[in-house]
Amino acid sequence: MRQNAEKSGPKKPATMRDVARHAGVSVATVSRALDGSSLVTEETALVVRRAVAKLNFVPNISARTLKYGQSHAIGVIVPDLTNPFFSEFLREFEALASANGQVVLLANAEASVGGALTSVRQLLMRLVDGVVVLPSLDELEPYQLLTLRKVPTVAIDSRRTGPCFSDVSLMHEEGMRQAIGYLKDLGHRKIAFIGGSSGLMISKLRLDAFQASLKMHGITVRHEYVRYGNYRADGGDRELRNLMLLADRPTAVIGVNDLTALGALRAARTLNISVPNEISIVGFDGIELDDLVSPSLTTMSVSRKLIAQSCHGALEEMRVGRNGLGRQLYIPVELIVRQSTGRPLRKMTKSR
Amino acid sequence: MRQNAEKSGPKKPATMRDVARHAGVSVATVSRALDGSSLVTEETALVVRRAVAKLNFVPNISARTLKYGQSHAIGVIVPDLTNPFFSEFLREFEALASANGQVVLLANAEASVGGALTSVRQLLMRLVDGVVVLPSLDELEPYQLLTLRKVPTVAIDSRRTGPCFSDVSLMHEEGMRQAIGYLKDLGHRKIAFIGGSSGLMISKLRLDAFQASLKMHGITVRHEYVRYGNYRADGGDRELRNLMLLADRPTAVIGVNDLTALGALRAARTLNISVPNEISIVGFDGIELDDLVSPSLTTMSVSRKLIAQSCHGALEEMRVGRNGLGRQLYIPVELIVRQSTGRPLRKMTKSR
DNA sequence: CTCTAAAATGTATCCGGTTACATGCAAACT
DNA sequence: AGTTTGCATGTAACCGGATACATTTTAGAG
Repeated sequence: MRQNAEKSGPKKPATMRDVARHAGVSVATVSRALDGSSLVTEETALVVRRAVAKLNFVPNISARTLKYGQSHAIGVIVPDLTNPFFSEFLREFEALASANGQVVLLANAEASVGGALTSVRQLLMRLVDGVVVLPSLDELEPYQLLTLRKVPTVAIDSRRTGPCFSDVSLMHEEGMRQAIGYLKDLGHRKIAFIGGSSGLMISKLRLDAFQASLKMHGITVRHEYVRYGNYRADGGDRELRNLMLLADRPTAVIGVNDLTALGALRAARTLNISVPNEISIVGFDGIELDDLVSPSLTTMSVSRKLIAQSCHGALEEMRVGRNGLGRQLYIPVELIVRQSTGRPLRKMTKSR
Repeated sequence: MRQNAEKSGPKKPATMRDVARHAGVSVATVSRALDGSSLVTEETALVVRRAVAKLNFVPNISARTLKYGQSHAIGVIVPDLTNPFFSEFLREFEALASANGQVVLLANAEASVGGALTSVRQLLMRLVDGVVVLPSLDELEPYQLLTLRKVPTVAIDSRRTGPCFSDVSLMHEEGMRQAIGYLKDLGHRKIAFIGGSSGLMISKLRLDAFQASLKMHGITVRHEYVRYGNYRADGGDRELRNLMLLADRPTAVIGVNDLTALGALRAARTLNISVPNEISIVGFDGIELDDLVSPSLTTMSVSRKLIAQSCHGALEEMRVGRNGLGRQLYIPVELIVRQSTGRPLRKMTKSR
């Protein structure tokens, strides 16, 4: 009793029946005592709780999941954890989930072949209560599988809703209008855009918003000012260099996300092109890094916390009231002006 | 048959028995057919696979977990996802896990009271195959619980091993020796250190290494040159300002991690203190950002991939061969010299 | 054509927590 | 005393996949 409360090695975790035996009651009583809620003598409950403590009993969630068909786990499909936008989102979302007694199952979408589909299948096997799809996938199959199973799903920027499928979209159009209006007011007319890989939804949405906003402000859209990066800094770096090779250089450039813009910023620095005098740079996301670089990055910021809350809320709503259709939510975008933008230098340029 | 292969809404996912019925065989046959391995006619297997496809059957992992007591899930306890060091690690680790058919269960350690303990309990309930503890927790209780359950665990920089408990440590001492040797060669004698919150293991280890290395190089340790931040940029920013208030300023400062150093870099920029002329700054981690700022950050870099591989390897080793003791692994640290370090300005200073 | 061995398939049970239903037992009322 | 009410507890079945063991089918040998 002194040195080894349990005999030898507790290889197998204690089960409820072990607790029941130890407490001299039945499993049902143990279960009820642990629920706290129901009808068990305080006395009995105490005995049970003591047995639980002594045996270090931890309930086996699989058994519960098996019975109820839900695991209190939420799958999150992330394209690239390295992107601060996603990791910042994940932190917020995880906090919400764990406050709700749910755990987060991480699934990567970058795995080679059929990555997303495999991830989705993994999540389905584990009977997740819901799924968050962070990049909007272009493939439809993973979505269909989720819908078929009626697993509450929320996607970011998919601009699509359906049964058990909600969407949380950023107001790109609004943000882009602000940003371009701001640049125009500063005197910019030659504004370029560095997107992500051309196919992806998010890049397309932001590019569309970019072009629409230019038109709205009466600025001509020039195809040579539209480039495609990769959502990472090196893509932004590369494409800014390409833009600088043009005879008629843009005076401002907008990145599809902050990493792209930060890459562009670095390229400008390396090329000894002054920011914002020779070129203004604007990002999109509002990651914490923006304020760590010099000049700090002007960006269209969107609250990660709000996105996370919206996603979690939408999932819960679909989960509890299994009433078919999902929701379409919009998240505001706010232009944050920092040091990477300013008036363009008035120097001789071909008037086009 | 045309418009609705399954009648009405497939509320409940198809089970193996559904597949068996549909294929006109028994559950055992279905199970074997899906294993592929065993003794089933190719013909039968085909019928089964067709039924699986038609019913969109996905096995229920909980049932398997219940039977075997292992879930093919690995818990990762992270202190702050926002720190690129952790998110970069997580990306690498997730890739390894998913290549091994495991999923990653995210657990945060920042949750208010008893955060880590609650997280650990959650993971135990889910019968994780292993746990990675990223920050070395100072509390012992969570560890004890894991050890009691014989869940393979690997911690970073805990410098402690035991039954079912491995450690992966960075070679701080080695890195610090390199860094300080390098700074000394440049002519620095007044070197400061900005740690994290004073109590935490990782800060303590690096501070100890810092002080030991200074001594080794015959440089006196000055207590006013040791400050405590918070592992984030704002802490580094704040503490660099404090250091600059000293009458006898240091000429170089080493951050406990890169975020701290980047914060210090920003503070120097804001204060119009030239880096590296007036102050050299060195970080620790080697995050991708280091190259995005200007001047780019000199740092003691450690391969996230190698850490992830070591962690995963150690877990697997403990899992398959349940042979008691864990391992102690060391990860090399490499000094990467960039623009934030250089010779100190030779100007009049109080000779102390 | 029969018998036997091997191959293919079926049946039933286990894993552990929950809960409908059954049982027990005491106080309260007729 | 007998009976009802109601609370406390026990018993057993269920969830779904795996598998030891039982049973059937098939093939090959005599």
